[in-house]
Amino acid sequence: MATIYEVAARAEVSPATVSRVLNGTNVSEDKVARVKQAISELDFSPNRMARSLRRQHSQIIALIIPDIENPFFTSVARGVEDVAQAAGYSVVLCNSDGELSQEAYYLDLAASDNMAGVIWTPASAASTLGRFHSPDRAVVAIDRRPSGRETDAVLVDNHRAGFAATQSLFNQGYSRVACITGPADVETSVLRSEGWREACRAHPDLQPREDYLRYADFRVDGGRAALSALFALDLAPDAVFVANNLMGVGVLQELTARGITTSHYGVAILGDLPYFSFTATGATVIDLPAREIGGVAARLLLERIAGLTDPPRTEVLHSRVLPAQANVISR
Amino acid sequence: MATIYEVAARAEVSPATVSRVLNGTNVSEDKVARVKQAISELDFSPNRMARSLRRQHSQIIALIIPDIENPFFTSVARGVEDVAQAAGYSVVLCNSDGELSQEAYYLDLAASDNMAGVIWTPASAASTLGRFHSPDRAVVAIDRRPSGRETDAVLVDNHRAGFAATQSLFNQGYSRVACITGPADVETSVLRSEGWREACRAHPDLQPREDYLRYADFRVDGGRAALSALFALDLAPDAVFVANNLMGVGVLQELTARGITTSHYGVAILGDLPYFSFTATGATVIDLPAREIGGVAARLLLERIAGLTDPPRTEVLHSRVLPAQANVISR
DNA sequence: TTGTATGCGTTATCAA
DNA sequence: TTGATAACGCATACAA
Repeated sequence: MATIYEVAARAEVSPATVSRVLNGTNVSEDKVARVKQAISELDFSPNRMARSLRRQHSQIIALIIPDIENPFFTSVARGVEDVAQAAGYSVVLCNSDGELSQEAYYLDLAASDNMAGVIWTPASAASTLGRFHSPDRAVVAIDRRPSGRETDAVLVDNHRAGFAATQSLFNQGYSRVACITGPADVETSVLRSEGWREACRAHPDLQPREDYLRYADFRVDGGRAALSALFALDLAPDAVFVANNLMGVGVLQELTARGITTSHYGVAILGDLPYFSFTATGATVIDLPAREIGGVAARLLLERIAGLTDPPRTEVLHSRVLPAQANVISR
Repeated sequence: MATIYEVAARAEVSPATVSRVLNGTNVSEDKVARVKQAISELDFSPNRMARSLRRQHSQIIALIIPDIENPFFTSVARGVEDVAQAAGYSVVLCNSDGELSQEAYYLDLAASDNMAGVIWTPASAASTLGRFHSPDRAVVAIDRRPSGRETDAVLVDNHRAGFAATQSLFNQGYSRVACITGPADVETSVLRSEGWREACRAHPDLQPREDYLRYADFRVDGGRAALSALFALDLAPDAVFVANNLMGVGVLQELTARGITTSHYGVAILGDLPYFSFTATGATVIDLPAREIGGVAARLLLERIAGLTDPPRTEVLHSRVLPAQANVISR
């Protein structure tokens, strides 16, 4: 790869002038032309390592998510990518697996790599930014908030979504509605189950039963096990609000295994799976604007990178209840 | 962030010695101890920009895929990530959207960023490595081969998979089996449809009808449209082999729209969707070992990065026919 | 074994 | 407007 020295030699100017052309500062027209000519002849493009070293920050954004195989997060990633790339930044996708150690590793990486900023879903409420913590580093939290430092955040209306999902089950005629939510130390879990609780309270002749509330792990098997436990109760629920998409899959699996259909058992799932639509599960789905979340997060981050010093901002995006799908495909 | 100079000062050694400790060369035990002490006290970690600039290559691997929202590729990514990270490399996920321009942009990025290597799924048979083309650059192709330069490749047994899928439809009693495959200029598409063709030939009283072969785009809508076109034929097929997962979704959608069930219309899909299993589509699915593909690709790449100069290698992994799923969930 | 000094390819400072 | 030159933080050739 050519360097600016070779370009300079060819254009018969100094390396400094080449750099100025590259960065768009005061250079006379004829020299600009000569330099551009030389650049294209040599097929030169600036070495990003050297540039980053000198500038003290790179054009890379780290996106730390807990599960790359969860479609919700890949859609978020897509949203981030679209916005970031348009601004000349590239995105490194980092999979924390929901573990604090992995998360710390990637935050470390972001720091020692002088990355431009970090967009992350903190693994738990105990997550901290570690060495990436610094006033002039750009950070945006997605879906959940970290403890410790105040940062920009992009959230969904978790409480309202939990409320709406539960209510839709009541509207469908179910009365004993249980709730399967995520880990108790994750803010998102708690808010969603609070929504469920409130919807139960709002129901005239019903009080929320605490043994109808189950904490699981936001994963398929956890959701399945939780439903199984609910069936073991004296008075089993006749419907369930599930607080994320993957646990929803587990619930549907368990129902299948028991030979129960969604026409007889109410299921409302918070969070879509792409390609869900064609399968006609009969579940009510509360759609989260994943891609939009990513886009907004990227926008906030870019503003911080550009030097914005306003106090931390929080954007709350809205979920949307999709009608329960008809069972069309299968017989 | 601390530098090796600060560490050196604190440990009362020279910067060079600190560097040697970092890179594991000859340093006396006591100095090693002092340096390590200083490193941990200062919470030092080496600046990767500087290191990469000096070493002339970074610890980053680019993974270029055509669709981040296709679960097949996220599983591949997961496999790559696991292996790469264990070796101290991080992975940048790049979305080419199947477009040559995007692909070229990312290859350029990889070059100007001195990335350690590239694992990619070429957008089409016309794809080239561009400026990343260089004898000492590590490259592994996944799923398809690029034109031009010979590189290591990790493929699946496309032809055999297409054959097996088609055959399973015959075994289920269908006789007029069509094929919906991907773009004609993508090697994978062609091989899969060849498998279909051969299976048809092998069938005693049947010749492959060329109007039963449709080229689409590996996307949901394309699959749907192709099936629609097949239905418009004089003698419409009674079963279809679909050459990738997303087009499979499209096919199932179209069937749904027409009120046709998979008990009356045979569907075999090459490529799984995670969480397909719980939905009971009635389709036969040919599972591709996505995660393993990623892992093997990463292993090959790491060997190249380490300096292996053997001629290009090709690893072929095997697909697996899963039994058609029963229709359990819905009524 | 250890230290000094140089360069990796940029950008920014300072003079001209 | 331009050019020479000094960093950025590290790894290594060479000297000691």
